[in-house]
Amino acid sequence: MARKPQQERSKATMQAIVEAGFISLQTHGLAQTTTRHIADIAGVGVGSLYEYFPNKEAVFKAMNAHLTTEIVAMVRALMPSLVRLDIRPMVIRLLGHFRELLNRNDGRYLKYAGFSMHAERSRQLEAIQQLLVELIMQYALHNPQLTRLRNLPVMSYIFIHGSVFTIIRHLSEPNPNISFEQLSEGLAEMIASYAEAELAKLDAAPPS
Amino acid sequence: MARKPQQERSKATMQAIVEAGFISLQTHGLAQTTTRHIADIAGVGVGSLYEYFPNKEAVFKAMNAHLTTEIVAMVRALMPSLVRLDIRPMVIRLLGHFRELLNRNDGRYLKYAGFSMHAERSRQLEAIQQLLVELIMQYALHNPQLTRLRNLPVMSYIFIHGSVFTIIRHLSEPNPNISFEQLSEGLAEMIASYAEAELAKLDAAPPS
DNA sequence: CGCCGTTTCCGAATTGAATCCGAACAATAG
DNA sequence: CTATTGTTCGGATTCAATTCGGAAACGGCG
Repeated sequence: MARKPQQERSKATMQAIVEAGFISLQTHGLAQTTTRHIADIAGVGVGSLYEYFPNKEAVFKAMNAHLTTEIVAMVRALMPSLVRLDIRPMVIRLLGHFRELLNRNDGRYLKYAGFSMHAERSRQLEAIQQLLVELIMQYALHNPQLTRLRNLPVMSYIFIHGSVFTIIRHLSEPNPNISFEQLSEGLAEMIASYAEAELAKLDAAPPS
Repeated sequence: MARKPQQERSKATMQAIVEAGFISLQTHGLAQTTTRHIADIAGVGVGSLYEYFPNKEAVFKAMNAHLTTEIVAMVRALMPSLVRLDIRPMVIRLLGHFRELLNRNDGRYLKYAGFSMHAERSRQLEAIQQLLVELIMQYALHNPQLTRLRNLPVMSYIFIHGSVFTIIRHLSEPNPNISFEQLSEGLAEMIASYAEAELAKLDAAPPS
């Protein structure tokens, strides 16, 4: 029943269970990922799993939290350098790191992300969304002309969701007929050309 | 075991089960959508369900096929009128119909789409993707200047996936902080402004 | 209509995974 | 060392998915 670990070993057990979740999902697939399997891989008894997680879903949530944490850390670390780049290289760099992270450990994270996006579980996704909104704000601060864009919230929403889902879907495809490089360049182009076009429009007919 | 219906009444049973699947999902949620529930709602015994579907997943697949069929029919019916519009109104009209379809029956379809996007189940999604590629091709035929765009496949991929996922996610949000109209106009703007910018670029420096 | 082979329907029985629980095993305090 | 609290374990329980054996409805036919 969702106990809080008080000794060191129990923290290790918890961590082992979460990692076992990723491993089981990766090697056996969702259907075969039973509590018994997870516990076996983690090297603990089934009962132990229930000491720290109220149910199987909670294990998935913990996996989600783990992944979210890694993504947030990655973006935060990248942010200072991103804000100094032009839009296209900025987007391409960010997406490249995103891909690298998802592909770690033989795509362990990707496998999870691929079928996780959907579920209710994803209050977590909002954390990432907020972080990316923050990135856009920071970026705008370093590139003040962007602050003239009026519908930044809407377009941010579109760029963020459009990019994230498209990337995850693309990485999950067994044999996509376009390359990751083409895709990320396309996304960068889409975003940059929108911003440029909009700014040009403002210059032509200054806002009232 | 996945019998083929030969009499009329069995066809009705099958249809009732698929519809019950949507209803159960809508009113009781995924977790409560058991075979017994589905059968109860459909007004048949559990055993009957297994006469036509090898397992529960197959019911979901049938739901998916049903929804896909409706979407395809909708787009095909719309296509002749869409190709005559400018990009922005074309996108907005298409998305508007898409929304209307997903919201039918108190969002029965949307609920399903929301958590279905992901799964393996979605060989179906490819049918929609292909249809939209076809729409873009038809559109380009009616607007020949678009055929000059070189990376249409990549950008189509981005526009299609970006739009579909973003729309479904937005419609699924309980209280989004941007309106559907803003969103669809934003998507239209993104697509149109990309096309315009790219064409302008080609005019400035004609392709080698 | 009454009979027969076929199709459809059913729900009790089976199976297996998720979850619960209490005993056994470690750590830590005094 | 003993008491107390934290941790692990795996068998027992519960519940949903699936199977199965036969009942009921159908549709033609004499």
